[in-house]
Amino acid sequence: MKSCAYYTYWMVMLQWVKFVCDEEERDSAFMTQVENQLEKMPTGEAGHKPRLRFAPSPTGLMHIGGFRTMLFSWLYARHTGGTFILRIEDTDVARTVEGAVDFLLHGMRWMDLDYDEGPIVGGQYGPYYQTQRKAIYQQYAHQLIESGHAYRCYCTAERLEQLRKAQAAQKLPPRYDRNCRYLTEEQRAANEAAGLKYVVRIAMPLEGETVVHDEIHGDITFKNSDIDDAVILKSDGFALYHLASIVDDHLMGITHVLRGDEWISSAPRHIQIYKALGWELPLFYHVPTVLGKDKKKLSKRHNAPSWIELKEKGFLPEAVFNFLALIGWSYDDKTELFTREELIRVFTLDRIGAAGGIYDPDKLLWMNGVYIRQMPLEELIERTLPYMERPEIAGGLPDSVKRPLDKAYTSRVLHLEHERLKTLGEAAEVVSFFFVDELHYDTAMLVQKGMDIDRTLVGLMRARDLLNSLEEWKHEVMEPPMRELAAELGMKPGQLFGAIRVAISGRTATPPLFETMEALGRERSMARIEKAIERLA
RNA sequence: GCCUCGUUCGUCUAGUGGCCAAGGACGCCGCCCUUUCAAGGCGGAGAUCACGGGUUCGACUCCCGUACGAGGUACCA
Repeated sequence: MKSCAYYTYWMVMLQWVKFVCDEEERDSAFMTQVENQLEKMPTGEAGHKPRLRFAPSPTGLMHIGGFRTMLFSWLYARHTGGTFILRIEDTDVARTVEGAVDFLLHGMRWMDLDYDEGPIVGGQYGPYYQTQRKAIYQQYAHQLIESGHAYRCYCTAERLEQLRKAQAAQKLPPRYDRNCRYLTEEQRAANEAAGLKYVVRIAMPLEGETVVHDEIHGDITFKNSDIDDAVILKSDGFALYHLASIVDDHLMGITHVLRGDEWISSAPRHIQIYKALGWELPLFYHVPTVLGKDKKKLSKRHNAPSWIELKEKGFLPEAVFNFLALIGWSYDDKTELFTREELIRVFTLDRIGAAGGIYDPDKLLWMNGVYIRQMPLEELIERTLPYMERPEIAGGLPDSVKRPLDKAYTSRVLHLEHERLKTLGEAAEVVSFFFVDELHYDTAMLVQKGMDIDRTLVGLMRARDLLNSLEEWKHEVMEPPMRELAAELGMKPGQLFGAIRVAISGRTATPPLFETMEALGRERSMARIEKAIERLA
């Protein structure tokens, strides 16, 4: 039910996305915080370019935590000139959400993260959907059975369930009791003859230790007796992550496995499978998870936006890109604004930390503002227009405002708002008074601090007359005489200007008054002042 | 419960034995600028480096415990 609601939600968003954004190039060369000297290309082992993969499962909408982890792999692949592979781990058919891959692909496109091998583009090591590699996993599962590293388990779900209950009652760790590992040949044959369904389980060594060499955490040692015989092939013939990912990583020549640190606990199992198959281990990097404000793992239910929500709010992909790179990774003690090129140049795996980081929306907001301010005005307009033109209900200007917007006019408006914007999405709300015909505000707002109705009325009328007498409608022409007027009337500039501000905008906060009036236009400004006078009279 | 990981300002983090009576950034507060709101400038509060033991001439940095947090403990990934 929930997933259904989600599905509907983002299908709608998806349409909007296509409408709003044709991904254009944006590699403006601004913000160069990184000095050029520190760069040497990676010391790649001769000839062996790194191959990294991101392997999401399409069981839902990936949130930005997933993107962060993908970003690390992508960045490193690009840094080294290696290969970045996208592999879809869709072995859990029941949980697969239709459209999830599309959603992911769109998100990657939005963030400008490309991949060298994967869905659609293919590659030499395909297919890149695990459901299409079913036979491969089965082959290796059988190989493992043959070599005695795995076995068929005929236990029913009911038996397993009872087992777990019994163990719980005795306060024992829930663990498969390896019943089928010790079946006699006769029993096995009987089960086969009876046509019993079976799963394949890995036969973990009963004693000894497995040490996981992790490039971030160092060596992590597990007692083999603590690890149970996990299922690696389901009764429906599909592999589980434990088998599929290892087979694929090996067959696809993955050199660096970056994955969330929630995988640490199953790493020993994976290592045993590598060993059993006689394969060389890749380098493991268990990267810290991105946590929510409550320090819990990020989930979409919960405090974790997906890329589409960020996009919808008007966050810039390049800002999100920059921001995400800084969760769990840092360059040094002060640099944090990076262009994507700089990030690629500077990103190394050894600077990934071990502790989980919390996603801080406030800092993202700030960084987005920085990127907006750095952006040339023309670009700001191009990119903001779609947000303003979207339907009112989606956050655009009131529907009464005719689309498409006049570009020249919008440009003048946005120029004033440029350094005030934190997101593209808030533009509509903030500038709507420039576009609507009718202003709605409480008349009392006209009366400034220390003023009364009569004085406000006088101020407004005198301002009207003065403004009307001006030859040119330019802010530098308006300001000096208006200041004089305020002085003459014994008002503070803010008292006079404040009243006019409300009169022309219906707001208490706008860009500088006279520039605002200039952009608004003479007709419109004067009509609004007139209207305010009527209201007070 | 068991296994594992993690722990530097509220948050992101710098720090790999002396350069740290811990630096930067967001946020917060104040001042300046100022017609409002921003932006910008300046300044401030904010971390006994989770705690306790070691090791060492010297520990935020190494070791061991403890606490707390997180992850795992599925025919999920």
